[in-house]
Amino acid sequence: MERSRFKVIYKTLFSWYGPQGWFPLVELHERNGVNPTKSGSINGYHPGDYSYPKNREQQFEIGVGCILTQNTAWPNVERALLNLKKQGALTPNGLNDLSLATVKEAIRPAGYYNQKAKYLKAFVAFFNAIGSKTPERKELLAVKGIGEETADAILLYSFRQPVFVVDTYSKRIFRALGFIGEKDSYQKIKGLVENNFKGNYKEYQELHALLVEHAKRYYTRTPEKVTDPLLSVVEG
DNA sequence: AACCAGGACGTGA
DNA sequence: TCACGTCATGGT
Repeated sequence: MERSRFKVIYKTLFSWYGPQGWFPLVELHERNGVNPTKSGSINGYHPGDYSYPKNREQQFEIGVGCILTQNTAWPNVERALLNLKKQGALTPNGLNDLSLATVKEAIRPAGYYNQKAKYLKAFVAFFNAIGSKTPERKELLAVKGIGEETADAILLYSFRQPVFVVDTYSKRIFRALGFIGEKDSYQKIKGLVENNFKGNYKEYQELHALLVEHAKRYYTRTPEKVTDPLLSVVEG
């Protein structure tokens, strides 16, 4: 049955890897230092603690991180975030006050800096405009630079909404498990999971982060050299 | 030294 | 609607 399959995946991955503590925050990185288990990566995670974001600034920072990490490795995003914070621009007002050229320079390590700088400017305007309320998905999608995945990631990690984030990693895993087709749409995959998983925001946060962690172990570089242990657990 | 990473947009069929 | 080219740095 569909429903139990996603629950099984969730419980299995959780038993293997434990809570992932997404979404990382630079404040925690500076407090915890470098995590030796994740190469070159900060330790901005907070496993088992679902009380983040604790304030509006952290809420904003997560949104910025979601945009900067588009098709980009997290260590590169970290540098950009730290540069922004150094400029006092990891807050709505701070980033708003920074010139476009300065934003570009600060986020350069994250790649695509010309477009992402504009995306961030558009996001600040949007973030200030919505005040303290949770945005609709449609509204997020109307912001330049925010596509389907980024919209869901922001809803999930910044606004604690129980939505599933479809990314390249979850697609690879679900493809291997035979759950989805080669060119299934984003909405189709999102619907498939949400209609069957039915978890709270904490579970959706973990599910997404766990799938990323799992995919990094079995679906990158030379995946054919490693057999995904999930295959024998779920049995297509 | 290619290849790729927690995608989105603009364009032309 | 959809396939395709473009955007860019840094790790492996």
